[in-house]
Amino acid sequence: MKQHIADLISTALTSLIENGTLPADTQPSIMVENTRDKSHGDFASNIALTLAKAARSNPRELSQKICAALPASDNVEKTEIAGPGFINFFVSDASTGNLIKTILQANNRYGRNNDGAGKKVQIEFVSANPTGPLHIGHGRGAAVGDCLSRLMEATGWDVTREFYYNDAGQQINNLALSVQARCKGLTPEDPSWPENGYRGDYITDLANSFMRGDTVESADQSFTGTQDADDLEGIRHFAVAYLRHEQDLDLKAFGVDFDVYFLESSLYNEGKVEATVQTLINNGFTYEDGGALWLRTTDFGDDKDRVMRKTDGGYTYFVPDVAYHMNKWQRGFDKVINEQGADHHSTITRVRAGLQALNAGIPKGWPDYVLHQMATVMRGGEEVKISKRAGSYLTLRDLIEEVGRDATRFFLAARKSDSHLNFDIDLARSESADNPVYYIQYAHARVCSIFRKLAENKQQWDEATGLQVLERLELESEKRLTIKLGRYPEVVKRAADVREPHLIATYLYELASDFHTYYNSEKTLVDDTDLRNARLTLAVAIRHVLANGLDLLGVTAPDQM
RNA sequence: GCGCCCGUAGCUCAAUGGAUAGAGCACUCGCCUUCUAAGCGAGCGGUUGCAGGUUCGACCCCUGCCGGGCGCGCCA
Repeated sequence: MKQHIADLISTALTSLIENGTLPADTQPSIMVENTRDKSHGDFASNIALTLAKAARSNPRELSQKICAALPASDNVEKTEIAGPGFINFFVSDASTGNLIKTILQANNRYGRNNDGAGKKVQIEFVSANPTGPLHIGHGRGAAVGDCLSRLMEATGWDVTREFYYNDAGQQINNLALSVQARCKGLTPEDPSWPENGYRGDYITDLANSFMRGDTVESADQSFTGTQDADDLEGIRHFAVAYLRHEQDLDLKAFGVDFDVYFLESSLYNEGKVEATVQTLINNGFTYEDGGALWLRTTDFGDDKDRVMRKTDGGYTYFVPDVAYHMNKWQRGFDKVINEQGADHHSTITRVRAGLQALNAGIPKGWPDYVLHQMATVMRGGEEVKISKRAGSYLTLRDLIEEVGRDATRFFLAARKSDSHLNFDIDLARSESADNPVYYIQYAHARVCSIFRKLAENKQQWDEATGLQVLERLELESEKRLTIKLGRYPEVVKRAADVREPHLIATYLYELASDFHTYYNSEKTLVDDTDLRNARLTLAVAIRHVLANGLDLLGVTAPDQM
């Protein structure tokens, strides 16, 4: 509808250019907006405001000329000029019917588009290291990353969801030493407990499992405990597999799947880290200082140079990071998006600098990043502090069990990701009815309920019949609801374009609210057969949009509640 | 000190550069012999942190302050 109106305006402008009202070199960018106030019609354009100067006319006069030149359309009932020179469009009843027909025909594809044209996008998210179970921060990453993935799929992209994790390095040593200490019966109070050891209860569970000789399987590996407390290498492998398995359970409970699990260790094993270092040296961006090898990342906008190889000969984490992203580049994705916590934002400059220094033809701003800010968990009016080392822990699975998967996903994805998030666990749990996700799901269930009642009444509805009588939707509320449904595709497009999944949640809440209001004021199952069928058809369209939108959020659309 | 993010109603949050800044919670008051009251309606509540600037028009863009979070390691 928006596009249709823009086309009408475009035609009008062309004729105004021909008759000399507008200069021949006019380059209009036509914007059609949704109105907030229904007295402003259904859609509005500011075109006259932007062209008034070029036309040497005042905006209201120009608006009148544009309106006079607009071609006739079945979908537009009338136009009005308002305020400083807005052109307000009032859509016709016929356009309402046309839109509902479109939605029913598109069904679960309504709202999707093909902007991505089948191109490949890789989205990396969560990427938690296997040193403990997932917490709410990972949960936010999982919710945002997965919704973003769904949005990209809905807009025609071929999406690869990827999880990268560090299965080598110092913190894995700490993990292995902590488990080994537990295997030997030590406690954190013991003088010989490893420095920087992990104290959480899950370490004890892990140690017991290892000593029992359990076999653990995760999405990408499997390992059996050797029951030998002196086998540090075995403990290391077992611990990684065990915690990856735990994370798999967390993600499964959350309804998030990955296509690829990428191990940092594979970069070492396949010589990718060495090769990256060699290329950087060959390209002349490195130097030795104080026994370490440095990369001149300041050549690429970093505020200080970075150590690549430490005096002890080991590489800093950032080298495999660069090697990993080089690998992504070589895999030929059209677009790469990294979703990660804002506490790692400083890696962005570094990784991009390293990639530039490889002289591989990688664009400067590559790859894209979507950051999410911290999430604070509140319980009993106080912040729940999370610390792996201290052992105070609230896992993502705890949250899901307490609050429910749908509510947790919705809550974590429904807020703009670059704002801090307050997750009030008491509110989400004890007053779950206040949670917006139930409000939206209830709207969906209500539509289903109407159809159950229809069957009870031994009445029928079918799509073909319904589509014949849509002109019976004469109420203003029905027209406004339909226009809201018509906005859905543009919301999906925008959410994908600007990578803000929360826009879907906001839209769905508004739609649910409009529907609840309508439901309370107008009865659907009226005696008048045609009117009943028309309203049922509208209800089906609403159900489609609610279900499609909830699906993008990874939230279920229940038939009854 | 430097970098990134945030600052909107008592609280939690919305708002493609558009017209009178919106919801929920809380508080006050109404609506269930009628399709699920997990709902609806009405009221209360604002100098969008402050000051400039750009624009026909700014919560939104620019500059400078103030306040908060995060990051500034030869940890990841």
